[in-house]
Amino acid sequence: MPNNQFKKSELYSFITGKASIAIARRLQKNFKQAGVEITIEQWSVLYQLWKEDGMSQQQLCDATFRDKPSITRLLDNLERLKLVKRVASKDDRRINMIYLTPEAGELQEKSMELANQTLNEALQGVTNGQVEIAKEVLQRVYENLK
Amino acid sequence: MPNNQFKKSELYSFITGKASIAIARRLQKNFKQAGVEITIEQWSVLYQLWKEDGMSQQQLCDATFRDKPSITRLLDNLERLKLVKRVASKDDRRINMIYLTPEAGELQEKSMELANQTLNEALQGVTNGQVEIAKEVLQRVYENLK
DNA sequence: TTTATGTAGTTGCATAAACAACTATATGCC
DNA sequence: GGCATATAGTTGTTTATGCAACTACATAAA
Repeated sequence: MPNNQFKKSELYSFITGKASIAIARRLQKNFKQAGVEITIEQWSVLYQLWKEDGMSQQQLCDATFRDKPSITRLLDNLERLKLVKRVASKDDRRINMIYLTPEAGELQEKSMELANQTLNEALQGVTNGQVEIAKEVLQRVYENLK
Repeated sequence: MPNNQFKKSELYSFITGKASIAIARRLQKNFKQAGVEITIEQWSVLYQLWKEDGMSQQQLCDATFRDKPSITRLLDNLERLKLVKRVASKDDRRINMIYLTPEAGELQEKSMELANQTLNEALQGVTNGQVEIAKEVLQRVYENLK
């Protein structure tokens, strides 16, 4: 029997990622309550651009673990919200460089604070040591499957 | 500073649930390769009904951590695929009891095997002890936020 | 220079999720 | 019984995902 064979009763929660879904919903709710009017998917793109402005769409695909059509459409929506701008690269005309607008900058501090707060809500009663191991496991799972 | 304050660099992966997404995609891919022609969301409903046939839609909502419209539409699709049937309850006419069809039964063994296989792929190189702790953390997160 | 091949991004289509508003039925209280 | 309230399920609308097919541009080899 393989090392990590799951008992049936334990399988469902792991596969469906209930914890991640719960975190996502809570973050969205916290955004809404605080008047941050973006989706968490849009936020995940902004988050990458706050780390490094001017990424290409393909770089955003890799960074956010989304496919190209998903990024195309998230950027369509973010452009309509005037939070990012597509700028055609001069070096390589296939590439769009994505830049944050000043309006996006106004969202950074508040949304990052809400994200941290949400994680603290999520991790009430969990020790730092447990969190470290959980992160290692999830990272390993991601590496195994990506 | 709160006990589990996240460093920024660690925040993203946890919030976006990259590991869960990776598992979901791999399971869907494994289904497809094996000729199991359902979505993982549909599978998650069948999974609950294999544990207990004849649940109400509300019970399926609770069991799968989805809202009512999501279950309504998943069941619409599952009915079109002839995998489940809605049966109005005689006791309470608001309630639909959901029953598996024989066609659904044919999917059970194969799909459960693929789910277990997928988890084993995901957890390569992770010890049982680490998995136990990760499960505890994720369960706690779920309990904190649900 | 032409041709083949690869890469970046978009579009079409089907499925699913989140939220609000809605219908129908049940329950509890006067 | 009649009314208020709660519960079960559906529908509409917007956003996002997954996959395949497509266009445009770049690169490298003949």
